[in-house]
Amino acid sequence: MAESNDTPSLDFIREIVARDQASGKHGGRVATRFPPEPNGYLHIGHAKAICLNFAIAAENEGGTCNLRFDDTNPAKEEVEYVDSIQEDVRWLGFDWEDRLYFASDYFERLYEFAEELTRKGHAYVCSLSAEETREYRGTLTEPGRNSPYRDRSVEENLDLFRRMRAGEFEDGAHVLRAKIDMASPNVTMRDPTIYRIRKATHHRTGDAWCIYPMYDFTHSLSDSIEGITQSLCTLEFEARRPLYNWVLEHLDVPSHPQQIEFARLNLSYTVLSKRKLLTLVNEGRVSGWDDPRMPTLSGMRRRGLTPEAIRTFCDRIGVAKRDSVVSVAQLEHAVREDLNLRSPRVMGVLNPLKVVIENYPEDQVEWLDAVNNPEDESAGTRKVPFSRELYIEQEDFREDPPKKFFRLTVGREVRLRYAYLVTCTSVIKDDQGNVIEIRCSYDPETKGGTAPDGRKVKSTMHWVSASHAVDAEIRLYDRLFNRENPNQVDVEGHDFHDNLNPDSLEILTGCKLEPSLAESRPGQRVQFERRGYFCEDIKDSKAGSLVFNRTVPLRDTWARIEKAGKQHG
RNA sequence: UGGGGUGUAGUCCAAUGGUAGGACAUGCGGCUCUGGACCGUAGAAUCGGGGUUCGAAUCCCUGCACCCCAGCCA
Repeated sequence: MAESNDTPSLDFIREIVARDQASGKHGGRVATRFPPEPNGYLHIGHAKAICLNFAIAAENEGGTCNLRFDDTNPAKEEVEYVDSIQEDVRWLGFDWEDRLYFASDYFERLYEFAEELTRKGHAYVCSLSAEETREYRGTLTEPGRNSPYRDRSVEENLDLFRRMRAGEFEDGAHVLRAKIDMASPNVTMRDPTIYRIRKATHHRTGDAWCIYPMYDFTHSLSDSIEGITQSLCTLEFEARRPLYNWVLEHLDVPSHPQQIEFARLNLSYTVLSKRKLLTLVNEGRVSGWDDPRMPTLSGMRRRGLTPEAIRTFCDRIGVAKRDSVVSVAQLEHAVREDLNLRSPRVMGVLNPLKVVIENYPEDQVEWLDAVNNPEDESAGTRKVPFSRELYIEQEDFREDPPKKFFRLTVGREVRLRYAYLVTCTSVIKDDQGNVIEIRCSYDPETKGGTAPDGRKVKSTMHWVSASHAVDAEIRLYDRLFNRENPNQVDVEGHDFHDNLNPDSLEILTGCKLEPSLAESRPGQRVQFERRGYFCEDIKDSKAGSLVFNRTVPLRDTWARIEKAGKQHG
């Protein structure tokens, strides 16, 4: 897959893989996996893990990457999520071929492993309540105490465990625990629970089971069963690596993968936690998991980001072990870079201001040539209609132009893109003094946009012929949170909700688009010249009532100048 | 005060004892029928203190800061 020429050096994980390949540690194989829990939608943080795992497999001869659902908690998992996850991974551009796995497919084998562990005296059934278990576990600084059930005989453990499986006990009555060390300074090694009773219907196995294996037990064995060579996960699992290895060392397993941890992605001005994203969805702060403001892959897809841009972004941010927060500007850059090369240009006026070209014949219409993509000659040209009444952008006219404002003002000549040089002659205002229409004259000698006498204008503006315009709704998105780190709060009792940006969505109606957009279809990406990249909404847009989402605005030098001017007086 | 990790420009990532480099962001300039794109250019960093070495971001000692772990979640 996408090799990064930007970073010729290997990240620490690829270095390990290369070393293992050189030493033949895993018999020359490279097998990775992406192991999501189907309890939420995938987000950009998952994209980092997906790109990493699939890319490492692809970079190595014969390498494979599995998609495995870690579905061991029926209470939180749903088929809606397993479907969306597959759709998102595919959309991102990766193919797990026939290697779609579910931890739940291993339940029988996992159960047998658990019996094996019990038979070997490495696991026991503990009948402490959850609260008692916590008390016995000790604290970070004090060792735990052995459970009074720790020394049950193998026979009793086996009998109890089988009866747990048979459904003889209620939730919480017993658990199966690994017998390790209650005094370990690493609390995860203090006889961790590996099976619990949960009389719940599982989205795949239904009611076949009432006991479910815990993460550490399931994950290590699933990796082993699948012959994974490097098991990549995020930093918070680092302290569990001894347990991962312990499980594999105490059982007769097919292989012993190496767990390697890397830093999860954090992105500025958003949250990447399924739990937090779920609350935004459930509380109606956003329209759903695929709200274009969400950092989910489905949200980004709907907003118009491309999988290529996301992959490029993931390549560029690299992989390391230190906690970091990547600037969202980095993502936006990758998106603009990709969209710049591929998006057809089109003219659309977001906030229309009526213009009448007074010396242009009443009923005349000229169809002018417009370039579809200056970055791609093969994209060709199209015709746009020009007529006496037009719309331009409100912000492109100023009655009292500030310094460095090059656009239209009374008495100034500018170019209407692909059309003519026009000069503003007067303005019409309403009772409140707002400019509601401007009057211009055009120079018929400048058709196409160039003056025969060679005179220059400082500005070129986009426009749309009023009588030909197609109406549309345009949704402008801004950052979801107004703090770089939404989890940072100054006020006692506040949380990330209090950092939500109330202006993250602005809906514009009555926008005027050039008539070629009537042919647009949901999902179509375009650049509205001088405004940004937009994507026709895949849910709400219909022929006749178009809806476009702004993916990302164009870099706006003027906005920057103006802002700087205001700051410095 | 237990254990495990991590400290390099504003941000992300390199440099594996030998000129601290790239990308994003920012400033300036050029070009332009998008104030876009593109081109050029500038400023900007090794957590602190010791030590080893001809030479330290890298090795050693010490201190500091930050992150993770006490679910019958993953």
